Amino acid sequence: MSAYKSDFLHTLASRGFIHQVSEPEALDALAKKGAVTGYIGFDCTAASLHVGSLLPIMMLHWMQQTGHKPIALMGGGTTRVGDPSGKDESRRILTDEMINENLKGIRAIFSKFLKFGDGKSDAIMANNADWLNALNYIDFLRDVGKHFSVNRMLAFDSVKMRLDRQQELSFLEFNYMILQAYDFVELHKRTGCILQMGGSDQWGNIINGIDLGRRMMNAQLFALTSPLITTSSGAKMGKTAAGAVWLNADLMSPYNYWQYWRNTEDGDVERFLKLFTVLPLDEIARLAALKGQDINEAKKVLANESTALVHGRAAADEAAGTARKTFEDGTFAESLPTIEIPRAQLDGGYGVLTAAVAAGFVASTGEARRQIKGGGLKVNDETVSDEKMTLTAKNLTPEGVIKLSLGRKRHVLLKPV
RNA sequence: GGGAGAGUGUCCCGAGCGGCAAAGGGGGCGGACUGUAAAUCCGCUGGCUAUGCCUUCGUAGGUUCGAGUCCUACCUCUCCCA
Repeated sequence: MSAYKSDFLHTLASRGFIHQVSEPEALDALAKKGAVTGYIGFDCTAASLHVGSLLPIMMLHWMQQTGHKPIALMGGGTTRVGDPSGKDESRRILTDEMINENLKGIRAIFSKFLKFGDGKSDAIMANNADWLNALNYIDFLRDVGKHFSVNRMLAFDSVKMRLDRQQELSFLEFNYMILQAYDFVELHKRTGCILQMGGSDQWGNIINGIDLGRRMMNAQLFALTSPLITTSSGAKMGKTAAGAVWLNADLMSPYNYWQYWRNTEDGDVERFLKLFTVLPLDEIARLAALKGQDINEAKKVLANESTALVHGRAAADEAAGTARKTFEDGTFAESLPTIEIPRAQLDGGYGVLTAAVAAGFVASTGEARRQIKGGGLKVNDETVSDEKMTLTAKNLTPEGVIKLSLGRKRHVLLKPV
């Protein structure tokens, strides 16, 4: 399937991770000969990573699995500047406190995919704030800035797009690519890292780093980018009604995470199995051969495996069990997401509208009214027809809870306390 | 510095003779059909203690019974001239 001779590139290629590689033969030969050190940079713009970041994390994972040394670079310094690539508008500038807060949340994820330590192919976690924050402006201009041609920078897509559309590009953002290039060279100096990976939108930035490495140190560096992943119906990955699909359990429960993958479109199942699980390819081929209704089995495997990677096997099994009871057996699953309500509220009659808002189904009681009108809200699996309906102790199931549902997929248990 | 134009429902794009909670899309949510899929069809898509009340069209004033719409100033962006 792929012409690569090294385990590393062969694995990435056959699982669909590769969009572009600079000098593929040379990199392949190096990876065949010995351990290669490579890195990917991660933004600290949010408190958690979301599924969009899963792809680069998996690349680091495979890198380690095939005997190489991955570096997860936290953009503690570059996030202070903001990457203009692919953005129409300037990013909001984050405060340093926010960045550090975000960093904490993000770090936790990596240990689930990578083994960190001091061993030969143990992963390293770095933070570019360590070297960027200490830079001296004039020194930096003389040492690094002299290697950059503004004429050429203006030709880069990320810059050109802004200029063509007459959109503002601040000098701050204009410098982002220089800093990212410098990161690459700095990591090369510190760790012997020769490869930078990233999404396809990072190609230009990575190439800049390669050029800088050659000019400053006569080093041969490499770039590898992954394709932009969209669903087969064209939507960007990782968005749901509730917003982004977060990897941290406190922002998105394992159950909801499992559901996200369970609802994958048919056409995406094989691709996602390759990218987001570590199942062997022949097993994936078997699952991908399933047609029609049987493909649901493949979707469950996808949900199980990808949830197990992020939240652990136990959480994945529990989510699968909850889903099976709720959707297939039509029975009661006490493990559904639970919202606690004061018992006094229930005694006095708890309005369904308020309950729907409390459950997080809708943003306002007005919206709850509309959903009831459209037949979308259910109490204990019975469609609510009267928006004035109140929930009382009579609505409690034998298990002592009230099941509230919006649509066929969203279920919450209300539990009096 | 001079001249011309634009900013609309807090997701986006976009109509809007002085009576407007404001056309139409996209997206999203719900319903039907299915397989917890896609496609398709239908409904909904400012808030509330709701036959009424409150807040929305760049910002602040003004004219008017009544302003998204007219006038004035300001802010931001775009185009043309210097």
